[in-house]
Amino acid sequence: MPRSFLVKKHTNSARKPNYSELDSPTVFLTPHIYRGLPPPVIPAPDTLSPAAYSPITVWTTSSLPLSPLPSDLSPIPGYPSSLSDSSSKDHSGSESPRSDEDERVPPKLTDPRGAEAEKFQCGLCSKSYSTYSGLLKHKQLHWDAQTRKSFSCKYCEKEYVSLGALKMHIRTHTLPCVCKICGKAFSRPWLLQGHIRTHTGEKPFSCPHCNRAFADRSNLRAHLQTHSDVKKYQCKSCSKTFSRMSLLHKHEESGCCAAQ
DNA sequence: CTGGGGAAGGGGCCC
DNA sequence: CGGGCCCCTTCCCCA
Repeated sequence: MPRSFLVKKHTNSARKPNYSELDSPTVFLTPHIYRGLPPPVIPAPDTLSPAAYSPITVWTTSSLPLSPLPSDLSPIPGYPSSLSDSSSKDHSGSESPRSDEDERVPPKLTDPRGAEAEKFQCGLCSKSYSTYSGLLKHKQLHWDAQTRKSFSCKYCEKEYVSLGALKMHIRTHTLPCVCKICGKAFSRPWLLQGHIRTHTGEKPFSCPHCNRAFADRSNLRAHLQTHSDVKKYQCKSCSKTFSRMSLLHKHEESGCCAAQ
């Protein structure tokens, strides 16, 4: 259940996807690496214009604000890489035992084992350095690397690079947001909000094409695909297109044509 | 069986 | 740092 693919949108512009680049009504093949993010093909980006989108505020609970849909909407051409914590990219190559440091190395920092040793080797990765200070610097990198990912969840095996991310994750275990109506618990307030709509029946997101309303923005987005002539998700093998990735997956798993 | 809707989970980004 | 929101994804169920 790897929601491993949480993409980022690039954006400086008010977090809105750049649809202007999506004018070509072409269907793209969806390489595996793009799994969840097939190239953008949604036509008429204006389908979700605020005007077409009618908030039917019916909150029974205090006030559960719902921001209007963005005026443009489309698949995001952003891809992974985000998962790999931007960790050490510079560490490996940092072994430049430059000698300009040699002279600054105090005698007692030179090889602890004796003067005959010409190299200083890291016990962790076996990299060698000509100076002890170089080795120390290198070892610091190991420390950095270790401490950087030291935020681990006590409920599961997950680790995070920041405390904030960890706390967010921990909520998925503690589920602090409880529905007063049915008692169901959620990790985040907005998840609870969405859930409450299932009780209130509120559907603030309406389709500009058929006026069908949805309680969830993402569901509207998926629904819009059904109006589209060009489906976003295409089978690599038979080129058949689907409105949802899950349908494509089903298709592929069911054997499709050849490959797979 | 397929397509679509409903509901929910979760990481990332912005404020 | 935390809250709010964004977006994507997945699972389940039904027509």
